[in-house]
Amino acid sequence: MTGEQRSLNSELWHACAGPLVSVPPVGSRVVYFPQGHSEQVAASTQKEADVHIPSYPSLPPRLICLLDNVTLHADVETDEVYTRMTLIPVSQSQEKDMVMTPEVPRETKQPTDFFCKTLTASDTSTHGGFSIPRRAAEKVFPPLDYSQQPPAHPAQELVARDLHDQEWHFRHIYRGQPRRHLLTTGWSIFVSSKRLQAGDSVLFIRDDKGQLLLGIRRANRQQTAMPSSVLTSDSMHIGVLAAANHAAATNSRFTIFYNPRASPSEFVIPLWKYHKAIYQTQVSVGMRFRMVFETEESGMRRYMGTITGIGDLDPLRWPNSHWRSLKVGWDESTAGERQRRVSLWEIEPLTTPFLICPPLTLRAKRPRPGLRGEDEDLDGSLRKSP
Amino acid sequence: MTGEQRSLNSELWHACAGPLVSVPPVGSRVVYFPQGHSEQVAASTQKEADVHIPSYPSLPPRLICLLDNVTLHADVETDEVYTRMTLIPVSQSQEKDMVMTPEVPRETKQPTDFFCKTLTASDTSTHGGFSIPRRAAEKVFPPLDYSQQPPAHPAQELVARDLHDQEWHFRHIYRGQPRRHLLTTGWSIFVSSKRLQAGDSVLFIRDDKGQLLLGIRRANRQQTAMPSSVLTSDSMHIGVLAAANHAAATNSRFTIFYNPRASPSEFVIPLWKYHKAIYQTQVSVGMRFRMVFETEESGMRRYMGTITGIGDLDPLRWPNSHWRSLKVGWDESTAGERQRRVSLWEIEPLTTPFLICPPLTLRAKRPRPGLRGEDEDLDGSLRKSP
DNA sequence: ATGTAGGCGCTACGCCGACAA
DNA sequence: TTGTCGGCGTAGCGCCTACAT
Repeated sequence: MTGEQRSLNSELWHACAGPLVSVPPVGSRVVYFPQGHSEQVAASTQKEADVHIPSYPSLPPRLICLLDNVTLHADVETDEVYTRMTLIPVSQSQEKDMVMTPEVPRETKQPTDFFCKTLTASDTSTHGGFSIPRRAAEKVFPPLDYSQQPPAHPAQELVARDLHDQEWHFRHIYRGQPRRHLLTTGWSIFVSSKRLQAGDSVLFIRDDKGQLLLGIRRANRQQTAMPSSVLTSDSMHIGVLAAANHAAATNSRFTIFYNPRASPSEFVIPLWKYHKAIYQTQVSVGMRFRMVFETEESGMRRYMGTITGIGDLDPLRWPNSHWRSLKVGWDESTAGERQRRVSLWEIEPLTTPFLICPPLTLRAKRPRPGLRGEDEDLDGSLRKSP
Repeated sequence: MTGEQRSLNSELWHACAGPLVSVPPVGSRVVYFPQGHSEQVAASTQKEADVHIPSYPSLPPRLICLLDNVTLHADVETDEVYTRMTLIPVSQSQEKDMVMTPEVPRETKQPTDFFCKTLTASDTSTHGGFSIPRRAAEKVFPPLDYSQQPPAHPAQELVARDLHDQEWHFRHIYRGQPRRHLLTTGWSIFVSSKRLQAGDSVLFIRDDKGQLLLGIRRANRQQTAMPSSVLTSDSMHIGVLAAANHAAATNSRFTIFYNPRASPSEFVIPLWKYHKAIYQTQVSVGMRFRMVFETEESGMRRYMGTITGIGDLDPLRWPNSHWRSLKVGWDESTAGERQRRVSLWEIEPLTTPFLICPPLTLRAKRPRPGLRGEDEDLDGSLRKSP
């Protein structure tokens, strides 16, 4: 597995990364959490940082940095997306000035003309092709000529480029009873080349110039297992911390990889977002909040929860860190998958609950949606029933 | 790519690792070279250690250690062999005692009933099976019943286990005109599962209990590219050095991976071997020596060379290191592949040339074998003409 | 609207000697 | 002795519709 040199197509990269992943702009101020970086290593190696690794007392739990460079990448073997960021630590004196100059948040938007489908057993079997959801095909593929007389079928050849600029050719046909959109010839080569399995997702984009792009998103269960044959997980944890420590001590730049789909949480946070969360939010035990998660079809959904505790995640190694300092409980019973600890900047506190939740007198009609944590669709890409 | 937990079959592991790879025994004293470890990282990431990485002035260029534990492993994805070694640095006071107590060298032997064949284009194509060299089949496979009357062919089913204890089934048949040994059914599944290409090697062993084992050895050109998506190469170099530095400073154990086929040289050397080379060998510019290399068919061959210089490889970072301190030239013009720098313990100095080289009067019969650097077969596994 | 299965043509996989190096 | 090829039989890939959900 190897990465690439240059930065890849941003639109496609963000589509593969998912709607929640935002990359801070070059030149902006960010907060780097070595603790979170270590968690990414732990997730990749499936081994927590050992107690044996040395401590770096001079390394603070967060470094305010200038984001000197960002490039977007994808693993050549797996197409896993990641970024390479070069950070320059900012000295304390400079740091104070910056509190006064918050930067303007910049939203990273998902492409509009795109769709994402989780592959079924039929899609990935050798028996046939790929069934395209109707609305998806109409939204991103060039229109077919439906005026053909039966038994002739409208069909065309599609060419799409992946993150590595590799071309993939597909035969797109509209047939079957009832009629449907299918990719036939070329599809199985794509599936076997990318080693896709049922549960993985494929996404198509039509960009500004009308060109088709396609990407993949592997199911979460396929853990991105690391080659343990080069470095022990301990050495990796040490490498991450020692590199940050050295950069902080010498005010020199250092480089990290951020792997949005492997890492439990972002550990390079825009400074404005951090400051806003720290200084403008009063949190307390018992407080209720919402937090955004990604849905299966690349959508966004908010879940409701309650703060059950506030305190350091690792008081010995990382005292006074804001990293995952909130213990939380989730309203829904299906919340077994969600983290039990989150950071301040990840949540939306319900400071104005009465503007969001209907008055209690409406209970009969809609049983307390806000408090019960009823889900709320945020974008609704490819909603089933409009 | 992930490794395994327990230590694998030693005989098969060593066959895959090659005849030159020896693993020091648990409990013995070894010398660890952080410089060499860094070279392994550089070979894996294809990036040298950057000038930006911090220096560790307190980390000596070599650490004398107790080899606390060794386990043998193979990458689950690629079957690449590697070892995991746990080392305990020995303090200086203890170190001096050990100079007086050299340990007995222990030879690691290659299995006797084994063969190794480099795959041809025909072996790996989808067109057919695997052609087994005659002597190889007779040496390691159960004998066939050759008494069958034509056109019937003697055949049997072979079952062999790989390093991961996975079973592979093959149909072994003796047919064709002229007659030959072939693996047919089951072979192509093996080739595609292991993603073997022409130039890669396959080896079979019959162990003590008569069970068949098989392993693979990929061609050198297929560089074991690392996933750069987790750690930058700089962080890896730092991690390796910082881990060793911390262990040396605290006299605590540390763990490394040694990857014999990816690493340019062994960087954990038996102490006796190191001492023997340092104290019992007088080297000087112009001195001639021999050095063992691996042949294509898992054999060993000596090449002749001359020492052209002596000095530190990296005088700034690693002064007074013995790592690759000898600059050498090779006799044969085909020596472009061989290292231009070697370490003392890798060579055999020609201190008694007249016991090895025939007298000059024999030139007419054998034209100066020693001085011309004529090759000398050391084991002769599967020699063409006996 | 779309997942799965039966039907079936046809490609290419894989088993066989015939050569030749 | 063994690498490659032309020859074939056949498994399974992959395109189609039918049917169910």
